[in-house]
Amino acid sequence: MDPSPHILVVDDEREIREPLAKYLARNGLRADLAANAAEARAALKNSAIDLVVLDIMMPGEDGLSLCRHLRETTDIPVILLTAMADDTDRVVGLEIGADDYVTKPFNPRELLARIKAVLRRAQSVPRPRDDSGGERLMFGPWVLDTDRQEIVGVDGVAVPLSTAEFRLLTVFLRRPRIVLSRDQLLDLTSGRAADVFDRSIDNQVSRLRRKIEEDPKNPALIKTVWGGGYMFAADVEPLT
Amino acid sequence: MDPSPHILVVDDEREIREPLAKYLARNGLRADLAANAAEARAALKNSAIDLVVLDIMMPGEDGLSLCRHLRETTDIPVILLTAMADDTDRVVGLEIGADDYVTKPFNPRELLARIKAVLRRAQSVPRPRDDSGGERLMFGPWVLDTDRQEIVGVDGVAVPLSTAEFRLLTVFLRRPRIVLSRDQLLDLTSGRAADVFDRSIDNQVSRLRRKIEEDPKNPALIKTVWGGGYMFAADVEPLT
DNA sequence: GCCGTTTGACACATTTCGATACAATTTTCC
DNA sequence: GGAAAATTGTATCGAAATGTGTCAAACGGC
Repeated sequence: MDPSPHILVVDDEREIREPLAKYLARNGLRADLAANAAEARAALKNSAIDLVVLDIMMPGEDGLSLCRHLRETTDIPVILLTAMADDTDRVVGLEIGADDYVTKPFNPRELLARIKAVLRRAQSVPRPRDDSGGERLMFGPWVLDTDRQEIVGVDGVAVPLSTAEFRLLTVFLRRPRIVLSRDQLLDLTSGRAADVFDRSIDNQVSRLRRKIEEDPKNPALIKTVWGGGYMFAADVEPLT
Repeated sequence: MDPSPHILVVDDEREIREPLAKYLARNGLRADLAANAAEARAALKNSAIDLVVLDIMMPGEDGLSLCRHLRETTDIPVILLTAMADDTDRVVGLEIGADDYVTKPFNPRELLARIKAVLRRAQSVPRPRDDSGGERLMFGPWVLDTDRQEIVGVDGVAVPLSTAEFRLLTVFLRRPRIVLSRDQLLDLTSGRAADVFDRSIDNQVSRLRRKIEEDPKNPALIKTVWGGGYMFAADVEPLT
């Protein structure tokens, strides 16, 4: 929770929207307001929203519809507000991919706790940073220069990476020591869904290994997990 | 969700515990049962649990206490069951770090949806292990290098391990001098449930013995427990 | 010691992976 | 705008890893 998280509250009733925003602000969160789905979409475009609190029942575009849209196009977590304890709504909401829901009338303290819980979970997964400044990640005998899209060895030799190689390496470096399936890798690198017989990731891994491994036949950095995927098996340290 | 996820249901009331387990099993999940916190801790040690459904109110150790313990020592997601819609309980649970909660009496379909939602989140991108850095475990005449997935003998010779061999050895080294059944081994290594006539573990043990035992015919490290399973019969020491 | 069960060892089938070649696509350069 | 080059996806083959089946040996109860 580096800079205070940015919450977007979407509800058509001002009597709910505004006191809630104030309560959140008093507790260390930034709150943006939207009275309908259109306003919400605008706010999402113009601000770096970390989480959306979304009323299901709204005039115009439905909350569920907006939630579905969010889930399809972004990773931003969503907490649904539902008017009543209606099982159907709740189940549908969860199945659509909402991260949580709260029934009205709600206890603000509980909503805050849920927001924090969801943020904690969402943050443990490092979000792609729009941080435009160049970053430098050290791993094994290399330093990845994200600005120049190349790796520099301890001896100062720079090896350029293609875009696919660069993306794949970045994905690995942000999630070291974790087994990533081909599905996940494909999703994280190109946003694509895996085809049935998709070997493109294998190929990219192979190409990347040829560039970063000392002995590509016995890889030390990118390990194969038989039947599971690949894992980056070294420490990664950001350079100031 | 390759191997069906493994859910641990912890509740002191059999009338809740067992029907729930059956319902989960009917819907493609494996369910383990525990009637109290002690049983739960045992199950967590001996099975690869993916998620815990935990009653708050239990005789003996409290559900909240167990939840806190889980959050401190593992990443296993927790869904709390609370007897009534008591705001305090819910907030405390979420603040402790539960991933969700459901109030009794609950709708099984809703609980299932929540379980799937939490699993989906937990799986979408696994969290980095906080225990970063390769670990080195010494046993018998070998040192296991978890970074390189290989064992190094006293003479400095390195023997590479396959994925399955590495996982099996790791499972043994983390539970030395304990008899592990084939079921448990299969679960802990591949998350799979044992088939009726499953000899894959026997085979893996055999292969592993050929690599680590001085005399594979008279194994000194991995002992066979007739009718019970296998046991790792040597001391294991972590190397700095 | 006899007999049913369990385990070890081996051979074999199946799945998964690495490497290479080649086609399709995008980018670069003029 | 178009050709050449680089990049990326697809197909294929062989190798490696793993699971399954079989048989003989080991084990324990009786």
